[in-house]
Amino acid sequence: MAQVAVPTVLQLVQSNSLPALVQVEIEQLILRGELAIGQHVNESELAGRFGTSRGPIREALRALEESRLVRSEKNRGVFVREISVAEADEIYDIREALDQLIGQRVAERATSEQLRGLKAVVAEMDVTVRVQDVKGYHALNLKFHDMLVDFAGNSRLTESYRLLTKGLLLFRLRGLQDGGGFAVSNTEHKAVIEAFAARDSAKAGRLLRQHAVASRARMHKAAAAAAAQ
Amino acid sequence: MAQVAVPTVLQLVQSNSLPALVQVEIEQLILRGELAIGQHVNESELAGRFGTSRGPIREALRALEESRLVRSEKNRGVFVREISVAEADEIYDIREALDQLIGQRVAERATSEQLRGLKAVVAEMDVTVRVQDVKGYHALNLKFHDMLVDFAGNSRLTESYRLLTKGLLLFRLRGLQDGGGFAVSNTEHKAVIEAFAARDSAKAGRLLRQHAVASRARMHKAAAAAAAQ
DNA sequence: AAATTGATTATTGTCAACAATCTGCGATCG
DNA sequence: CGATCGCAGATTGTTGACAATAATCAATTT
Repeated sequence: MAQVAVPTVLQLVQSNSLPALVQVEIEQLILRGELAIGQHVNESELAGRFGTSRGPIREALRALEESRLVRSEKNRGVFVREISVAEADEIYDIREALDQLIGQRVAERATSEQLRGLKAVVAEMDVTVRVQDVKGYHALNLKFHDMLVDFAGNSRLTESYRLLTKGLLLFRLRGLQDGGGFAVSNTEHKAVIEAFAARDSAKAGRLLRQHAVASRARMHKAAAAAAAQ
Repeated sequence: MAQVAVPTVLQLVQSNSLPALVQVEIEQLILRGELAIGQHVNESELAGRFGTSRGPIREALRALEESRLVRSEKNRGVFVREISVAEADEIYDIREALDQLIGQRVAERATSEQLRGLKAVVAEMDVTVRVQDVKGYHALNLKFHDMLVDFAGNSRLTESYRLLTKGLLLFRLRGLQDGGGFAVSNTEHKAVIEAFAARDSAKAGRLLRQHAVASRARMHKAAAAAAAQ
């Protein structure tokens, strides 16, 4: 579907160095929540877990720091970053602009096969909505937007967008986020896809930006609800 | 003017670890061109130059790799990245979107003092145009856009924008870039500032995006000229 | 003469040890 | 009784050494 050549394990260890491998591993640990938000990351422990020395771990952590997934305090170590509502808002500001760009480009460039792929994912999401599977919806939603930015055909854009998205996952209230209106969210997806099918670049851009705006509003709503109780 | 608290050297070494210091140092080396584009970066040599061991150097390089200033090949080392016209185009795609956002935000948020600062820089640039000081113009232009994104008041945006800008500096033809129309470029700056003064957010956004579009066109022109001879 | 092989050298990848710093806790003192 | 000081223990910061890999170049072979 996303037709990326998936390399074998052999190629992986041959072309990527240990720090690079460890980096994605730690990133997964953070994104899966096994390393809790704000938690102190112990170098020796990770080294033990991955069967390496601390050197590669430190290199990986430095890379993760650059991508803002962890922060580092001198002589105290690195901590999993937590982002505030304010910073999430900053990210959404950027994301809205990028989503508009993504919408335009996908409308211009996406193949009909790619559009079918998008429709399929939206259909899957419809199922999760029906059975109230929030977690499943969330995963598919991530995949949907990942495919979108991929189909926009700008690798640097993909990189920037994924970086921002990861940052958003560090938001304290993840999981709760789409608590309310994920049915309406998927409706928005369908509208965007219609614009893609019509090759209406301006409209697709407008709609995808609007979707980001709505997503931000849903985040605010969830944050307010969490702050209330 | 940019009213950032400039930390003393003492604070710097106390709060930042060696890898962090080395990182900005190497970044300067690259951005100043002392490490040529595409050149192989020798770890031992850098370690010697900075009077450290290779450990901190490697950590710094890993961070620079994450910010795409260098690329790394296993068992061959890291190289200063060079970007193609195609990738510069990708970056400009994003930059146009972000510049629009920046223009809007500055029109909404900038203080009159900040606007005066912008005008002052543009006036300085006018001088460099008169005396045909391309290098001086380039430096001031960088400063101008740096101030702009700063005044937009979104730290994450600042970060993303600077990252992209640095990437553009890796373009092969830097130096030649504004060879032709930097007089018209500064005219565009003035128009944007007028929109700021009028607090016309939409117009400021449109103009700053347009400025980025024009800048991209100038890059293409320079690239074509360089390819011709 | 061109290509291939093999040894030499330089460079990177990884590690384990040492030094510096911080943290937590108990003892001491006001 | 509260605060401060100082001492382990743990953790990070940095280093130098060793192993693995790639680049270089001369010798050999076809």
